[in-house]
Amino acid sequence: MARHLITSAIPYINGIKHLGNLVGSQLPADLFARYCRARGDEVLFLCATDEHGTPAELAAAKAGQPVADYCAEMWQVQKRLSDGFRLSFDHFGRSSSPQNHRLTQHFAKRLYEQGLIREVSETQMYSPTDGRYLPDRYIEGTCPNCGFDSARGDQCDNCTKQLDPVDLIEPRSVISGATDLEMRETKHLYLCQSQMKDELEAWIDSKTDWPILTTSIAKKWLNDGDGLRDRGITRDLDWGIPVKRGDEDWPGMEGKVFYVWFDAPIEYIACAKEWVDAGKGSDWQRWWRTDKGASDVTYTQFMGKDNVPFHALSFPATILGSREPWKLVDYMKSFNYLNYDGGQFSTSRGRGVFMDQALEILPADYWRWWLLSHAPESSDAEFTWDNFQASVNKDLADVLGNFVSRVTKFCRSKFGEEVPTGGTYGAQEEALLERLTTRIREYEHHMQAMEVRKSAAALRAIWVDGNEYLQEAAPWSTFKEDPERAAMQIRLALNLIRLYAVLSSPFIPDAAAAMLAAMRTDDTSWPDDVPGGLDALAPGHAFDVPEVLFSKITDDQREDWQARFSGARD
RNA sequence: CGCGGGAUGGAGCAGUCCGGUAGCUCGUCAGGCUCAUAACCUGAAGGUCGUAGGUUCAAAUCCUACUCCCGCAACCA
Repeated sequence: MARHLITSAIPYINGIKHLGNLVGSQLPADLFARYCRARGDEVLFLCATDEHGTPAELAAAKAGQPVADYCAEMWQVQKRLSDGFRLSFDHFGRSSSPQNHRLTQHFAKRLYEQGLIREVSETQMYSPTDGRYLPDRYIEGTCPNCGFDSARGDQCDNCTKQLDPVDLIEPRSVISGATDLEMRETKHLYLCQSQMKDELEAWIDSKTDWPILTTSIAKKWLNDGDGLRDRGITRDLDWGIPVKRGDEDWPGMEGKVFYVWFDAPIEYIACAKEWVDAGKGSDWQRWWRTDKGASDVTYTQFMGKDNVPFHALSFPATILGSREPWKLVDYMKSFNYLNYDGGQFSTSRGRGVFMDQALEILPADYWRWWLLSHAPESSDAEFTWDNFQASVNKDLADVLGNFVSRVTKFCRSKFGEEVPTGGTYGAQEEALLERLTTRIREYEHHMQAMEVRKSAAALRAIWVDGNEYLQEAAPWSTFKEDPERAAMQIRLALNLIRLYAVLSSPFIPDAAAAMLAAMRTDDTSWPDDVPGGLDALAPGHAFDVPEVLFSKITDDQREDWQARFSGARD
């Protein structure tokens, strides 16, 4: 039995995520996890919230809450929404967990002992009014180059020139507007990634089967300019993991915390320990330590393209640099961006559909199907209401939902609500079995390769086969001269419903469950043998005619939603 | 010359690595069926593959130059 460790990029704690965030990592990761489980593999699927950093502190301040309370509350919100979208995490952790504190401090100690951490003294902007150091993008001022008055500390948005906050004319705090900024000398720790460049490059080069999007971004960072640069891994903030070497204090680092991008990926590991501590599992090292049983684990990460550098370089540098036998990622699946109706999703302007709103207007399966069947794999993709309405109505309602409806209703009217008896397969049925076998193998192939769109297309083709078969077999005609034959045909069709439920469950778990419930079966066995898989419902087995599986999106609804989600969040 | 991705019938995509009569879904048009959520099935029309050159018997697919769109550009997450 294969063992799969699967992680989705961990969403930032600050606010509710939009559909673009969802389709970029969590949703495809869930698809893959569900598929692996359905095939009988052993799966550990982990996700968490990424809770540290300046934006969390600011959001908490805005909400008038202590940052710890704010994060705890937002974790609940995100947990509820991920449940709503049926994301089947084995554990949904928090990067602020005690487990992650300990592990992050452990890695820091190991890296220090390996000579991979150095101290750097630098000057940073401090705002006495705000009582904090200000990262580059929280400082604005007049650009010394072009005179633009809202240049950010790191770059001028007007002339695109790279800047140093020190050079800004009349710098001010973005947070408070305070202008009494001062330069302060402060010490920070840097991870010496540059020392590991060759090792990382060799590792990346060995990954010939990774998506081009992933490797090209990684190689760019390895070779751009002077090559891979060392990276600051500490910050002058209150909220975060205190800088320590294991349990020991770190002289000179008092009051500082680790940078979020240092501790966030480590949460992938800590989350497994949280999973055990929560009583859901018994041995987390079996998934993460190659010396403790993880050598047969296949580890797959899912993320948006903006996360690739951290997953392909920084995190592996942390793991490799520890010189401990931690499991490295085997396959990295990255996604482009999903745009919204001619522009970008915008959290700040409330443009686009957010996870909570999506669930208010339609069941999760509608979103899951559209998002996955249009996943931005080869390039950026775009959500439009026209496309959404057309795809969902056609694929889910007309092709799949209607198939279930016509089969069950026909059977009820001619044979009653149980699987009819009699008849044997003829040439049409043999041909169908052959076609289905080919298509199901193709579907499995795409799923295994994590080709999300192609998997969706293959699944849809399997649904269409059912309608084609019915048209050809025409049980409504057969019934008149040869009822036994019609019985066989409709028995096969009822079994197709169960088969479709099993095959479709990774994409549309709720509808799949409804289909199985209607067939009154909990037989979810995967059709390794297709003919056998179509014998699961025996003659005489009772079933129910289900409610409409997917009701269609009307033009009125579409127009209404189009207007509602075009701007300011309601 | 900062880096990467994309450009294929009305829309969304596959095919490009390993050149050989351009494929899928939707939409449109026509036909069929009547079991079904005015659903389903069949067929047809519609593209010469961003632009300009080149290599080749043959290019969407290889090479060169250019154009447009998107993202990234590290102490933001």
